[in-house]
Formats: sequence, structure tokens, C-alpha cells
Amino acid sequence: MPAGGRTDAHGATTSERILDAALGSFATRGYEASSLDALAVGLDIRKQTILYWFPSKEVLLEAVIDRSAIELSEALEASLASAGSGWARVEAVVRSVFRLAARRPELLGLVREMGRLGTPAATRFVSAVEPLVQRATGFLEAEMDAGHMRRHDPRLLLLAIYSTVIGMLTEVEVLRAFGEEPTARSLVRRRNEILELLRSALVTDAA
Amino acid sequence: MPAGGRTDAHGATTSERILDAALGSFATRGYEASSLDALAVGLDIRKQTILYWFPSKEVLLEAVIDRSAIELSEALEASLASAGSGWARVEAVVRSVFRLAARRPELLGLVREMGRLGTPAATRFVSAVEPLVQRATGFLEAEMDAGHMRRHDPRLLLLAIYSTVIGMLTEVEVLRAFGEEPTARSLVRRRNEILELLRSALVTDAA
DNA sequence: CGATCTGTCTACCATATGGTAAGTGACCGG
DNA sequence: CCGGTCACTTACCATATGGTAGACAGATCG
Repeated sequence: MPAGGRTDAHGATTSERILDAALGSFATRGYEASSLDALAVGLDIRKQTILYWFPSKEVLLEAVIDRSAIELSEALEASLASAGSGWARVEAVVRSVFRLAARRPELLGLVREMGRLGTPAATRFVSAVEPLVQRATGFLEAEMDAGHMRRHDPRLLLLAIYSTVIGMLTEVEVLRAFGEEPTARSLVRRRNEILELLRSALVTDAA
Repeated sequence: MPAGGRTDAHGATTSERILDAALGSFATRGYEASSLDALAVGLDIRKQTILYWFPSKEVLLEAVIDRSAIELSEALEASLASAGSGWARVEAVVRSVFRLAARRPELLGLVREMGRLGTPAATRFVSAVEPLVQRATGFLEAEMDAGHMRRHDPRLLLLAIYSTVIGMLTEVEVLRAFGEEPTARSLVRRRNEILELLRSALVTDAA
């Protein structure tokens, strides 16, 4: 039985509920714009209960980051473990990110928020996800060496892929401007568009 | 002589100086996290001078958005006016956005911030830039019809291009994680990477 | 010269914020 | 049954926030 306070009707501990609400708020409103008071009201809890579990707002942020980094890493590692090789591997990862976006959009929102938080919060997240970046660049490089993919700077290529995927998943307002509704159907269309785009950009005829 | 208050040593009116500082702060710290007090201190001005020119923080935001939308539109329109056709046109626009990012990074930062602001602030920006989106999708569609570019959904394609470019220009923390320093040289490398990527994704052999 | 207008300032204020201090009740081992 | 710990609460507090009211100096104009 994990510590974290009394459990509610759904078996969630208080500290878990706080983390969930904080993640949602940080991801959509931003860290600085999120207030402990508002969080507490939303949870029907007193602010001091939050400060009991997380002695300061910054500590709460760190906890949210750590938990999210783990969840993100696990999701990606899982998709990598079962994925094939070559282009199929890229496709599997993109698909799993889109699945994650459908199930837990706040996670992707938090990733975007990282940029604004700067050191040391972002450093925390970055170092947690670092191994994945290493694996990914290594993989891309190998595929290029094997002639399966067009040659690019693997780090910059990864950055471009990341930007495209995250952007198409999180820029809701821009999506609206481009006439895309935030529906599941639209999500699938965006995923397929990205996959097509990446495939024609990356895969060589040799593969 | 445009109104806007007394002019400083460099000929800038007070209201212009306020708009500049606000743009910078909104773009990097975010709207909600920016305070009028901090803005005033940075400008060596009293907060009430800000509220004299812009009667509320929200009005200030609207003014910043309007001015930025105009500046952005003009920069893009200019690059479109002198650009050639086909792939050269896409390349010209991407290059001009990168030039803009080097000269006025806050403009791009504000675009990213739009997503968080939601209605009605984003609507304001979106409707100001809307004509550009129309022109761009129309152009892409024509190129596809002519067989110069691979067929895609033009709106989704534009969204993908936008996401990639904005992401690679604004996600400073992620850039750091990927080992890219925020230098001019790195900017050029990122630009070239994007151009290569887009070219292999879009251009058909027929072109 | 006196009245008015413009731009900026000083003096406040209600509210919201992150955080401290000290309680209260339920449970638990001895 | 009783002292202590755990989870959470009420009661505050200093500071920061967006915003109001009004004074004051300099220019403009009749």
C-alpha cells in the first residue's frame, strides 16, 4: 500500500490526486499562472493539505516533472521494446506518442511547458529523458549508415520530428485557426499526415 | 509625428517602449506570469504610466498582439512578394521566418504563447494572420495539382511545416537537451536541416 | 497671464498569492 | 486507555497584483 494520504472513493491517495491536478494545471495554464489556492478548490481540499504533502510550490513542480518523465519514458520504452526495425520503428514511436496524446494530453502539454520553466526545472526533465534521446539518435544514425534512411544530422532530425509531433499535438489554438477540431478523428488524420510526411522525407528507395 | 507620449533619447515614444517590453515579457515569461510592476521597473517608469496608455493589462495584451500580427504579416508578405514559384517559394518563406527569428525572436515566442491564451486573445491573432494561411494553402494546393509537390492535405501540411519551424526556433530548452546552443551558427544549421527535410518530403522528381 | 490639456507621478486599495503556526480528530502500539 | 503520530484543518501573514483617485509639472492657446 503506497503512502500518500487517505484514499478516496476511487482508491487514489491525496498526494496522487494533487499531482494529477497540478499536472493538468501546469500543462494548460502554465506553472506560474497556476495557484495553489485554485488547485485546492478544484480538489475540494485546503491549500495547506497541498503544502503538507509538497512543502512548496516548487517542490510540487519537481514532483510533477519527475512523475511525468517516468510515465513518458515508460510509454516510449514500451513501444520501442515491441517495435520492429527501420521505418516501422519510427512509425511505432510516433503512433505511441499520438496514443499518449489521446490518453494523457497533459503529459505532452507539460513537455511544452518545460521550455518556459528554464533551469533547473527543465534540466530535471531533460536528464530524465536523456537516455531516450541517446537511443533515438543512435538508431537513426544506424539506419542512415545502412542506407535505409536519407542522411541527416541525427540530432537535428530528431529535433525536427519532435517539434512537428509536439506541435501538431499541442498547438490547439493554431489547430483551430487551421480549421482542425480537437476530435479523435482529427487526431488520427494528423497522425497519418505526419507519418506520410516523415516517410517521404526519410525513407530511401533502398528500404 | 505619431502620438504615444514623450520620446526618449532614441526617439521611441513611451507607449512604444511599453509595447516592446510587454512583447518581450509575454513571449518569454507568458502573459499571466508577466506583471505590470515588473514591466514598469524594467522601463524605469511608474506602473500608472503603463495604465495611462493601456487602461488594463488585457488591453495591453491586445495591443501587443495587434502590433505583432501586423509586423509578422508584413514580413511574410514581403518575402512572398519577391519570392519565385514552386519549391523556391517555400524556401523563401522558411528563410524569412528564420531571419525574423534571428532579428525579433520575441515575435515567434508570442506566436507560441497564443496557444495558452485561448479565446479571445488568440482569435484576434488568428484572424489577423488568416489571409496568409489562405494564400499558403491555395499555393500548396496549386503546386500539388501541377504535380510539383507530393499530394497532402494542404492545411495539415501547412500545420506540420508551421509546427516544425516554430518548434525548432522556440523550444530553447529542448534545443539545449539535444545539444544545440542558441547561437547564430546553430540557427543556420537548423534552417538548412529543415529545408533539406522539407524538400525531400515535398518535392517530386517531376519538379 | 490664466485656463486647459497632456503625460507622468504619488498615494492608496481590495484581492490573491505562497507560506507559517498551531490546532483537531482518528487511529495505533504499548 | 493513553501518548504519539498521521492526515488534514483553521487562523494568520507578508508580499505582490491589477487597478482607482487625484496631484503636479510643463506645454499650448485664447
